[in-house]
Amino acid sequence: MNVPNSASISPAEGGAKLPAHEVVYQRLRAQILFGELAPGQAVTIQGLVEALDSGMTPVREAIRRLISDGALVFQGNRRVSVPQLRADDIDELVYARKTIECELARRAATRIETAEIDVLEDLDLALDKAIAIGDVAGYLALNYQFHTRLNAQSEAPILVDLADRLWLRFGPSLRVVCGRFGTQSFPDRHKDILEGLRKKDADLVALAVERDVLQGMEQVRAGLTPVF
Amino acid sequence: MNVPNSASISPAEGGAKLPAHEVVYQRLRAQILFGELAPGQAVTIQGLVEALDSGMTPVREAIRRLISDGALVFQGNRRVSVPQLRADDIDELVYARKTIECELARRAATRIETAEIDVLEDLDLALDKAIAIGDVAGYLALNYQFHTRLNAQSEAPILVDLADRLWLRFGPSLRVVCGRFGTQSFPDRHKDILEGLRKKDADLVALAVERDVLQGMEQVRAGLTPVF
DNA sequence: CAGTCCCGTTTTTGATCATATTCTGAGGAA
DNA sequence: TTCCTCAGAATATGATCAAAAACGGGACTG
Repeated sequence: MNVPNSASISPAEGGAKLPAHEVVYQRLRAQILFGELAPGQAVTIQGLVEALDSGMTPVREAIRRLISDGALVFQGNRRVSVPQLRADDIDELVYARKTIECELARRAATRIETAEIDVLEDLDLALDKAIAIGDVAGYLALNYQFHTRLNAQSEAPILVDLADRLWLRFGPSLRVVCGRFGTQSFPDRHKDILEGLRKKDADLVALAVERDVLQGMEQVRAGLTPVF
Repeated sequence: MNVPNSASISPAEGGAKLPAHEVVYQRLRAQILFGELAPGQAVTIQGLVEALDSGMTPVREAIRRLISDGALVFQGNRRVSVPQLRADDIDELVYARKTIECELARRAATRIETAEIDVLEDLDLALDKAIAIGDVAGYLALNYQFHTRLNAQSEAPILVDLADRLWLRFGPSLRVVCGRFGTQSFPDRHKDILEGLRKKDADLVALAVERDVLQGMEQVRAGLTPVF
């Protein structure tokens, strides 16, 4: 989603070159994506200024971007908070993720190099380990990395952007679900994805991704609490 | 796309209540959408500050939002410009628009009220008139309104958001194409859409929308100039 | 001698901050 | 309960600092 420097992946970057508003955006984005901010939680500018030890302008800009991303919601009265998914939203997310991520997977399957598949396999092994030891934060981060990396192989920047945006919508809720049920309840479809990639079978990959998406979304749906 | 008050549609709003950054965002967005800013054109903060007679902060925030929307691109060296579509982008847009807007149309078909169909029909008549007199700006605005209004009936905010974002991507190029070929080269599929809506035939509506999308995108593709 | 390229200065533009202003929502008084 | 006041947060401004691009003079090459 227009993330010029993915500093989160390659920390050995040139230096403190990237502007403050970019840094703030990245950090806030990660916090939302990996559930450090709970759905419904209020987000204040001044709170972030103190928490991130940054100026006001960068924080403002980061918040605007995240609102546009759908990662935060503007509540009308100058208030901003982390969005709470509703049941209807899940239906939309299921449809959108299925159509977009499956297409991405299809494209990736025809383009991906063997070395990159190995990287994905490593990620998946690390992911298994995170599940085994109940490391929720690690699980979320690795799962996201796995899909992001897979999507990146598609060479379809517009669709990748859409997929990223969708992920931001359910990221916070995913954390809640994992915290409640634990990570072990997610069967791992990634193995099927990797197998399909190695066989260069786009249909197989797309099918595996579809199942992965459906499983994830159904978990979120099941974990949705009525507002109470 | 998180547009609380669509001041562009109802100008007789309560007053100057909405914040400056929102106003700037709306105006810039419209300029991009309806081709007042050409693809490739550079956008400077200070230029907008003068042009819109606004402060720097609102302009900054509006630009951030539009970058996140994909309506502007950050060129790495602090420079911002209107994006230029490439041939590969069209393929992605075709796929994404087809899957998303057809689904929206399907949902709209089951929910729309007769009165709203009449409104759409009026819009379409005005659109015909704009085509007849070669009013490109009017054509673009009405065409956008028609689709936006149709999509809104779907009651699927997340998908609507995605569709809006896609529209922002090809808006500028559409203007270029219209300017070059004129508006008369676009056959009008809206009549089929309206017919399907009246019959409450979701499949028919979806099919008509798909054709409309395809036609529009192929026009854009045909009008794409290699960078030269 | 003309054209081209390089490297310094100049100027434009973006990033950030401190501060003034406006607005919202809560709590107390009638 | 309703209205008024007020604290606190968000919005918006302009100044200041830093960086990148544009410009132009000079040297080098054909």
